[in-house]
Amino acid sequence: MNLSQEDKKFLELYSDSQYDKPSVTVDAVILRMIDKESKNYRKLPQKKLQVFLLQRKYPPYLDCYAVPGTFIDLNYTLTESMKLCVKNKVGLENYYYEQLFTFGEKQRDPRTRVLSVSYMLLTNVEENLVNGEWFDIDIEEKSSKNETSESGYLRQKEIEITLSNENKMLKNQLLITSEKIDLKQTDEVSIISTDIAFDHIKLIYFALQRLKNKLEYTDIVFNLLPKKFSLTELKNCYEEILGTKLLDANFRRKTANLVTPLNEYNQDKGHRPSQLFKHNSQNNL
Amino acid sequence: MNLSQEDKKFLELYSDSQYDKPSVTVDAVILRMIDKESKNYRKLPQKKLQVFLLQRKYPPYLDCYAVPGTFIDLNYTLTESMKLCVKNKVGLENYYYEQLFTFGEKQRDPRTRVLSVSYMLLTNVEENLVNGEWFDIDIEEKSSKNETSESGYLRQKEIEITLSNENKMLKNQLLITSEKIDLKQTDEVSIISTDIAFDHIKLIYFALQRLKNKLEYTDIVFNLLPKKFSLTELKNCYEEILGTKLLDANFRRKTANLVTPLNEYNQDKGHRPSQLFKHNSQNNL
DNA sequence: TCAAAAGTGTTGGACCTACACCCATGT
DNA sequence: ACATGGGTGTAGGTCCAACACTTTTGA
Repeated sequence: MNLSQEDKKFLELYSDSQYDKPSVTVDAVILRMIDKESKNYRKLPQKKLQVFLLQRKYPPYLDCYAVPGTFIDLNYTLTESMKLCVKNKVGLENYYYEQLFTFGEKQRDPRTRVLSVSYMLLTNVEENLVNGEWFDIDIEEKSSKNETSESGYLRQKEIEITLSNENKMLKNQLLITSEKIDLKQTDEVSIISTDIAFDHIKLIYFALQRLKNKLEYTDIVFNLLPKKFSLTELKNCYEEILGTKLLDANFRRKTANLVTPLNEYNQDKGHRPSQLFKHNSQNNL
Repeated sequence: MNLSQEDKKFLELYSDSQYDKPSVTVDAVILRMIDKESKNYRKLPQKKLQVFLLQRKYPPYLDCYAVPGTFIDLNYTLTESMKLCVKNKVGLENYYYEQLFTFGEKQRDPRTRVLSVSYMLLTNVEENLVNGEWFDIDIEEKSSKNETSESGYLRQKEIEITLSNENKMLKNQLLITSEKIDLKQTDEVSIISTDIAFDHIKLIYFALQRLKNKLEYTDIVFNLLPKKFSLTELKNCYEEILGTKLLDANFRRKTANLVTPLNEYNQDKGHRPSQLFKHNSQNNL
């Protein structure tokens, strides 16, 4: 749609300096799936989901861990800002990404009013990130209640997300509320306690939920795997993300059309060698 | 996480005035499902999806149609800003809503750098909106191409979204690109031409896609229906949103556990009276 | 020999598709 | 009578959970 003459005249005189504006950051929740080696020569390594955190060098939350992020530069789009940020701050250039959610609570940053446009990034173990640390992610449901009435329901649960590595153990408690009265649906995630900066544990929780949901109906999982993988590896990824066990025979049938078999085998493992597969990008998802 | 002493000292001296900030709007894509009366006494009214647009009173895009939106007030959260905006501008207070996407292209607003945090709102025909007009939504696929290669695919289609009512007919053409090379997935929606302000046709497109996707795995459709409805009405809603025809017998079985039958019937219609149902909010979705 | 993983086969049930068929109504 | 929508029944197929079973390997 072209601008009118009137519009052009208006724009020459326009100034936005009279308006209050919020600060805006882009923040990247970077996830990967790592192999936890086992001492038993027979056992396969366990898959573990990890998130990359940086220790803050400046106040607020000095020395605390946070997901990589930056105030946006007005010369770049949101996506460009995010990409530049992860390239410059952590040296990451190869990844899958999608926009997650925009957080705009009033007190989420103690400095001033800051909106956060958050992204989920998935990368694989071959990428080498700098300036920060990977943390294992463990989720535990601490309590839940579920009330159903004529007109709807109220579901609440408390979960604990533990982020840990050799040096650190960061505990975070969230309260998840989902209420429906007639058709009015209210979903809320609130922080009970957190060991990381700002509301970043919320961003991480949103990313985990998004990943979980998209597992079912997209190819997204292959962004977390190496190019070649066995079906058990693939299954272990699903299980780690979903938090449930799957039946092997059924899993193989269900994922058959997502992968292409290779003429290569994983050997030297103390058990029958496994055929390797690659992602079949011409599937029907 | 509590702030440290160091943080507190830092915050006392903090000023953000040195940083460039974008302007931020919240924008609401308001949808409803209306009955298009038929002259044939036998025929049921057809369901039609509509979007609510306002004619702009100020430049830029003076007199053009746009979705309701406002620059955010730093005293409110994003959600609060959106709610206030639709209450004050169009008098709407009862609706389902969810955040859609945050748009941050550099030239999306000719005035200055403006981010748009967009929301999808669903309401029903009983709500009376002011200051704007409802437009029927029609989507037509103009062309599509689909290339598949070893490493992925390139899918492109051109669609035309026509927004119309008794007085106006607004045509909008979009190019939808979805490309996958190895695992790098790129999805893009770009405007070929539009008869409405800014990139608002993109927001509308995003809302339509979200609605379509959520039909399958949520209760979302009931937000567009009156409290009491017949199963054919429900089916027509699905068909209008999905753009496909469904088989009656199968539809009834599939939706059986989403609804509760009432002891009421639609009559005077030139055919067998239909039983009315209400949404069953204790279903398993 | 054995533990672990790799991989195949089968069975019963749930659900889904497509279609045929009957019912009720106002003009 | 008839067009229209309301509603049920069913045959065939697909998909899926659950479980049993065989194969292959390194130590």
